[in-house]
Amino acid sequence: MLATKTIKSRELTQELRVLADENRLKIIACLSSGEKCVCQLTDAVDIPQNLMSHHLKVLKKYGLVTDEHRGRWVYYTLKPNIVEDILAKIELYCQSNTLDITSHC
Amino acid sequence: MLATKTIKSRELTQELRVLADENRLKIIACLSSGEKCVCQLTDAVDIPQNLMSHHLKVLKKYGLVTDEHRGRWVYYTLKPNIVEDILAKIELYCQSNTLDITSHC
DNA sequence: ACCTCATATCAATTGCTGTTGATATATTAT
DNA sequence: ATAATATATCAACAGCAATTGATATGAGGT
Repeated sequence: MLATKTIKSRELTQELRVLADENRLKIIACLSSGEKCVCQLTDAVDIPQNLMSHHLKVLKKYGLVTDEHRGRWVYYTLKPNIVEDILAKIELYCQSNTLDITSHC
Repeated sequence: MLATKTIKSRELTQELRVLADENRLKIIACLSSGEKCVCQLTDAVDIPQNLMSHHLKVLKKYGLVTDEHRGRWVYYTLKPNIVEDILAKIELYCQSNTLDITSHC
């Protein structure tokens, strides 16, 4: 179905776009060793606090991380296998040729 | 080394950004079954010819595809394993936590 | 209550990049 | 030579998303 394909590629692209940011990649790499609070992340990635907040919001919105409030702090955790899952979907999509080709030169 | 890390993450992000476009993903998927000429790709992905030309230029610039002129036509070929290689690098980067964390809350 | 610290939100700006329309180049056919 | 086809280039434009600066929220400590 054409619509299904369209939606799928759009979703995939969206997830890729979340990964395709230097600061977010750094955040993810930082979270790979376990949960961190925002100030730890901000220190490690070296960006302003409000910018960090923004990127964490994006990562949360698209389901890459979860957050947990503990006292004054908010701890972020990378969802298990989430990056691997996204990358696997991309690889699958790139391998499966479902587009019709009717033209001919 | 801090500089090395910075450069690496920037390169990685750049490669991801190339993938993180719906039309380019479609092109790659289409090329996965073998070389195609521009008009075949344009027909399959359903975008204007000049836009296709632009995306192919991006894919070529970052080494994802090669082109070969044959008569009137230009055939594009997906570099073997290039997508897999990029995705593998991303996964590696995300797993390796090389960022220093000196702060503490 | 007040102050401080950790985090989030908001508004404004900037910069990039995908898209579009028009035109150029190159190759083949008549 | 001219026309037609395939592809590329160029100059805007448009829209989104990252960044920045200022402010708000909320929890603990004094």
